[in-house]
Amino acid sequence: MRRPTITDIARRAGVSPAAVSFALNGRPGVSEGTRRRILDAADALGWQPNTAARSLSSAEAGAIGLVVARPARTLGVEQFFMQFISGVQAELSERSHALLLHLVEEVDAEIAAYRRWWAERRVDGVLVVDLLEDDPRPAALRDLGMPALLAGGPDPAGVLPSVWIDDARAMTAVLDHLRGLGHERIAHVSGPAGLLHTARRRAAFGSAPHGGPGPGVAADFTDAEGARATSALLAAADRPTAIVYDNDVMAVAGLSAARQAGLAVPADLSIVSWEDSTLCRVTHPTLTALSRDAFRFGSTAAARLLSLLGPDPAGGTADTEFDLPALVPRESTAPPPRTGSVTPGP
Amino acid sequence: MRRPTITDIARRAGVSPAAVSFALNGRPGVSEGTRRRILDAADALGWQPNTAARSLSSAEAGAIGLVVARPARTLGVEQFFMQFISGVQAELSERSHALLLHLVEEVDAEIAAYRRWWAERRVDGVLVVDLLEDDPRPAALRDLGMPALLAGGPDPAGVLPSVWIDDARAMTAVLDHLRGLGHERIAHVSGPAGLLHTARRRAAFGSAPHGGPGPGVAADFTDAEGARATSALLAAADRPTAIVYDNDVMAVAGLSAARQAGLAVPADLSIVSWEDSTLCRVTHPTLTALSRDAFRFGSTAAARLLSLLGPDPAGGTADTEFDLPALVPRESTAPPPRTGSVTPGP
DNA sequence: CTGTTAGCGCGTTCAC
DNA sequence: GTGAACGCGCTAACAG
Repeated sequence: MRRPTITDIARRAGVSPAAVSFALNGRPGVSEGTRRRILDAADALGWQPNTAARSLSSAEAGAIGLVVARPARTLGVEQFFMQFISGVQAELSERSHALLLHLVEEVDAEIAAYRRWWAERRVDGVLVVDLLEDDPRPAALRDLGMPALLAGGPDPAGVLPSVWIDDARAMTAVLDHLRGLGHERIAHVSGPAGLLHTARRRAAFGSAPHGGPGPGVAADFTDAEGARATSALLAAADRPTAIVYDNDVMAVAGLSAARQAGLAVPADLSIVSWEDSTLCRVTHPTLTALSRDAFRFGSTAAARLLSLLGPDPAGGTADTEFDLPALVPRESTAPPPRTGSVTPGP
Repeated sequence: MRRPTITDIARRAGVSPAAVSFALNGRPGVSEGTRRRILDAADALGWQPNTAARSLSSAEAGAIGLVVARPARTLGVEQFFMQFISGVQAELSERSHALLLHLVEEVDAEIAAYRRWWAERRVDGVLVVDLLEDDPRPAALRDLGMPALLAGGPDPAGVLPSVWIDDARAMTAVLDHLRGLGHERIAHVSGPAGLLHTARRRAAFGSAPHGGPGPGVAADFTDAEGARATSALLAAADRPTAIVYDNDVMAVAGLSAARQAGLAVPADLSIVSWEDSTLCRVTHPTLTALSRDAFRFGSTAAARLLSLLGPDPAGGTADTEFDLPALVPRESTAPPPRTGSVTPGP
């Protein structure tokens, strides 16, 4: 039993294949009665369009791609990611598009994947995440002529349109929260310097009103580095009373490091995680975190990309701002210790 | 500048399109010299096959699909998953196949996705994960005639071939470890009863030599349930001295619950997590866990599926056993308390 | 053997 | 509302 084709439907409905195509695509050229007969026939046969054939003539793949280049496998980010992908899916399914996912180790491999996908017409466009400073991807995609949308931050080069989150304003919100509690010596343990959003957060942290609130150190999102950075910060003479971590894994590691340094959280040290996840809720104390709606972020990005693919690129290369992350106060933030300088534990 | 086609190459090399096709596919019918000219021309033009056209005539999509139906978003599983997908990718890239990923909420939606993908010829086959008891997917896939491989456990219905992990033997290894330390009252906090591998673990736990070692309770992989189950177990008169959790999130929650019950881990209670992740390494104490090589599991499954798609389904419907999970001893397991019955804390 | 012609696969679209 | 060509690569049949 062969899969039914348009010709089969045509035969069954007693019309030409062309009429069937018109009817199925809901366009004028067939009478209402005929349209009904055709649709009924298609239904009876259980017809579904063959994507390959459709792609061939429409020159559209009906799919979009997502490549993730992540050497460091960080926990919370993965949770963020799965939800992000879920959101992307939700939007794509709605519009009958598929998602091609590719995981690679480096940006070069990512560009190679784009090149292949585009050459083979596997996808109509791609979502780009984790932009780096001096990232080669925007230019590469422009050169390929491949539609792309940046999910995460405006493209400094102004090449790719984006759906972005205002990291600077979020940082301000975090600092306001901590200052509101009375903190003055606040530190920031950021992600790798190469990442653009890290750079943005660092900049916002450093240029906060009244001058930078305290030291900022770069780490690599892993628990080991988070612990190391924390120990270093706490060993300083003028140690911070609050630390902001760029992800949940480092925040949890920082919590452990503080405990080992004999400090209580939040009594002696407040902790904020820039990523909310299960991790932040299973620790003791639970961690105050910045929470983003990853699902909606994904669906928004996908919707924006699809609109770019249409005939009338609504909005053109305009950037779309996404919600500011919400600060979710939990047990890890409290006023700083009364005494100006608490002596560290043994 | 149109994308180059076979005809373009033919023109450039001064031969017919057919000759080009033969040359590009490395099959006999063209002389060595001509083949070189053709390949050079193709190279010069930067030709790449158009997947749509190729799919249309070969009736192959050059892609495989993976649908994940996961209402509960559990943390560690996601880490496992990303690595699993990475492994799948690695294998697929090797063989020029793409991966279509789809995230849904329920098994019904998953079957719908299979139906659509297959009808549209979007994929050549699928990887199926998280088999349930009385799972409708194997039969549905068989009815569709869609090649599929089960990643996770042998199909009880014997319909789908699989790459499986011996949960029963792993459970025995865990119990041996705990008994070796001197534990006699061991409990098991499992995942949802509907999951097949949960059922297998429960069965293995219950039928351990010398009778079941202790109580088994079902939870749903969330921290809330893990804590609840733990509190219930620890409140019993004859409380266990060791608990095995079916995932890392519940194990961590159990750790907290034990602490709140006034019990020290591992002095009063030993904990084992059936899933290794960052989570198991950032807690205090760190958690003894069962670790699986998710990446290799993914690549093995993908390789097996691809071999099923070939003309000579090597191995046919045979099941392939994957490595036994390795028990990684950490700080959360130790001999049980000396006194026959330690009084619970306040 | 080397290479060509013709037609297929399936849905879309243009001219009549 | 129809017939026919098209998109692009594959391949059976055929000619040199």
